[in-house]
Amino acid sequence: MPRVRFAPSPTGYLHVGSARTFIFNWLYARRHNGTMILRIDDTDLERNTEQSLQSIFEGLQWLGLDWNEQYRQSERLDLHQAMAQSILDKGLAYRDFTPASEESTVGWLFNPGQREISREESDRRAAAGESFVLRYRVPRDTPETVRFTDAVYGEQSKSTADIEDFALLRSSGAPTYHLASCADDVDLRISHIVRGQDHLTNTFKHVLIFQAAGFPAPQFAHLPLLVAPDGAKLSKRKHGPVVSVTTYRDAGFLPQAFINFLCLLGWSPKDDRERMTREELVSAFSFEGINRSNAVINFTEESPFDAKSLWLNADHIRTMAASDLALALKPVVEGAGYSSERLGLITPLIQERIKLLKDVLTVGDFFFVDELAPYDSAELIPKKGDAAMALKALEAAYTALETAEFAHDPLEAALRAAAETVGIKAGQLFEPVRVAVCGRKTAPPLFGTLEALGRDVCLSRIEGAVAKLK
RNA sequence: GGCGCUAUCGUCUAACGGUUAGGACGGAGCCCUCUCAAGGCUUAAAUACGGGUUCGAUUCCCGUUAGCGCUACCA
Repeated sequence: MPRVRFAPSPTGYLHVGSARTFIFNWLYARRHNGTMILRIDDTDLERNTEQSLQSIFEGLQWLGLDWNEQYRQSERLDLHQAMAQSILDKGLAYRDFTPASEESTVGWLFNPGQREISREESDRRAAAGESFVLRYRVPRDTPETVRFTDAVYGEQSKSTADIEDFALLRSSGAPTYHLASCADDVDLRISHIVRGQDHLTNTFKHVLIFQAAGFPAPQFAHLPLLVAPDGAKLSKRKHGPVVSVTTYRDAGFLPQAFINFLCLLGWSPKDDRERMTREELVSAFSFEGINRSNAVINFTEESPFDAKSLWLNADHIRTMAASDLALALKPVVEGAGYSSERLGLITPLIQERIKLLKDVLTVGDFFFVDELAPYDSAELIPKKGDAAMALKALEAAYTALETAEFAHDPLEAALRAAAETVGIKAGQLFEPVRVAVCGRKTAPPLFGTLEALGRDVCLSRIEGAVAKLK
């Protein structure tokens, strides 16, 4: 049974790239009946914030992603210390007493003179309270090749001649990311490390740590990065709120559509499927489907969301049950201060016309407002018609609607009949009526709209239109 | 700079030596139609470059170029 982990450091909001990493881990765990672990990598005390942690939980909760076990690295410092100690005892690490201000600028691999300090002297100086950084003693005399196999990137190797004596413990005694991460991966019996490709080269250091500690390394699967259209990795400072998961939630993405979109970035089911349910994703997921080049998430200043994410969201919206959609729309409508009472009638009318949940407020505003936004009376004039025709159409429609049964088919019959009696084309009658009740030319299908609006609203809006024309 | 990784339409991707290089989004056009959508059909659009290997390279190897990542007592 695989055991995988998502290990965010709480130093910002939940990033879309992090969300994707979580999802891939989660899919793998689900696919193989494994265990999903959330581990908060908070060893950098200075940069962690509680707010960030909340934002991570908030994002994951919105996405409906769960986990089986949860840990916090800052509560496991003893474990990290123990691993550091064991590596030191094996002679595979050494204390570096170089003050931070005097770090060597010439040799980047290690600070001169420190590797040679005897264990006795090192112990004595440490006991005397001299501060030090514990560094991994990377083999120097005869370079070795560090190897591992990545499930995505294949065989990887790097010479120890190109790996610096990296830190395991800071002068504060706190473990570095590399040490804490490996110690916890061992202790939590992580079987597969699935993380961003930015860790690919770090992995050589991790392999060294696992070796030194005497444990087999987990399997690795690195994920291609998500980058901005300019090729740079997504950053809030540079690219704005599009990098935060909550932005997508607030804009009206459906969690399952957003997950679907993220999965298609850097992974493919290898067939032509695009729209997939969570279950389909779980059963199709494999490391073989992950590709190796960075994926651009496309957005611009004007349209902040990738066109494909919008299309996928719209597709999920129009294929879900109208009742479920109404439920999803309810908080959006109520949040804008409107009544959600007639949503049952309205939802089917806008279902295939909105891309984002919040579009209900623009596409369907006229369903909710008491007073229509002002519009130009010229809008009321039908194609190949004039004001007189518009007036005639509206008056005929008014009369018809006074008595018609307010349901789709009867409404259509009544209006078509009305058009015929006054001798204008049905389409030419529908146009002014649509503008009169919706306040604009493009709107959902007319008869359903009239039905959802109800007789009183329709009649008074037509009355208002007639007044505008006179 | 050193090391590592990557390179197919604008974007996301398929093609694990032999295809007219496929699909999707977006674009263009047509159809359907009470407007808008949705849907259907059609269309433009790609193997970074140069060498090999091979009967045959998008696919394997080398180089160039470009991009990204790592190079912290951040993760």
